[in-house]
Amino acid sequence: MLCLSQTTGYAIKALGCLNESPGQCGLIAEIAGRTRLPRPYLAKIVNSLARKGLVAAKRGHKGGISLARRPVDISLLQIVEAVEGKEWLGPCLLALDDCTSDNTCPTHDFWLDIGGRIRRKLAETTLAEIIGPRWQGAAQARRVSSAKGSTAGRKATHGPTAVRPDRRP
Amino acid sequence: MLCLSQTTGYAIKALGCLNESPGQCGLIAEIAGRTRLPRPYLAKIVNSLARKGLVAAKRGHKGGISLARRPVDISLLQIVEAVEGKEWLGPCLLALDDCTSDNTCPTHDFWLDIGGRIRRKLAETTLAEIIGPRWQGAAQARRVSSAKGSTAGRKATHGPTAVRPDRRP
DNA sequence: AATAAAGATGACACGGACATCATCTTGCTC
DNA sequence: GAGCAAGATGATGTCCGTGTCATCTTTATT
Repeated sequence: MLCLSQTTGYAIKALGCLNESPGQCGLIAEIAGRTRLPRPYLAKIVNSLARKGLVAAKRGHKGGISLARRPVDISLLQIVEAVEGKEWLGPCLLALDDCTSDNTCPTHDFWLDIGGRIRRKLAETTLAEIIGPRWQGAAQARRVSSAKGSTAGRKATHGPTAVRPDRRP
Repeated sequence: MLCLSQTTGYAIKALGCLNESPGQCGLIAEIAGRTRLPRPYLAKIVNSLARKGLVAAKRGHKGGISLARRPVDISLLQIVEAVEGKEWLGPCLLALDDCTSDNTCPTHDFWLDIGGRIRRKLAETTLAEIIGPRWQGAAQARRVSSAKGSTAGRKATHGPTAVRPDRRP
């Protein structure tokens, strides 16, 4: 499957959810509940993001996590590299192991170009754009026109794990 | 890692190797030896390719496999879809599970465009181009000019598995 | 200082892609 | 048609990305 790892999607969702209360601290448990992500795994992802300086984590009583910068100042590229590492772009589209710099396959230059496009797109797209028309953007959309698409109410009606906000005994 | 599966690379190498004796039957064991691919896994891949009509397999004594069509008539897209299935292109670059057709992420249109480019490139690149300047292409290059780049002799001098033609006790 | 609430962290479990093996089936050669 | 050389196939093993757990560390509150 040609796409970024699922972890990237998790990180973006978590950061988007985190932005809903700007400046304020969110709790990992709470975010996990709202985004329906596995809590312990989310903690790991948040850890990666914190080490890269994308989120600020405050330990101890009354602690929590918050965005370290404004969403406009966080690019998708930074998120991707935080969770997938610097080498997230494969060296050869066709996964040919002997497609090296001095012996390239016919799609090499093409893939280089594509990789550049993707990297550029990720670099210039910010977290603000992601969360704008999607999760919290409903409020903004409502402000513009009272009822336009009317596809607001239904979400998360497709997965096997229904509405359980918490799954501990 | 954003790239196609390793199996795709295996398939391409095997088909390229197979083309070296056009019209003639190659043995899976022999091809596995030459390409340094695991023999049983290669057999599986060849099976997928045979079911999609890309290679012709002849069983029994004096059997073997051969290309079902000329390399010019085999596109990379056909190879990819044979081994990875029709759904090799992820629906969302960022792996956002709720990035559906009516609720798209900011990179959706971009990814659609990129996907189209990749699909088109794979469709218009044929096996002939892959094997041309690479594996068997050395002969062609020599025919044009006796000694041009002079980088002919060195190959496979970069990996950890050196020259072992076979790895059985 | 004791406590409780929060994230950090390393070990472990699971699942699917990748790889291997043993065995079955097929079809040539004689 | 007997024997054998070859691919086909299903069961099994391995590894890494993903997900879970228990425990440790930190810090505000009292």
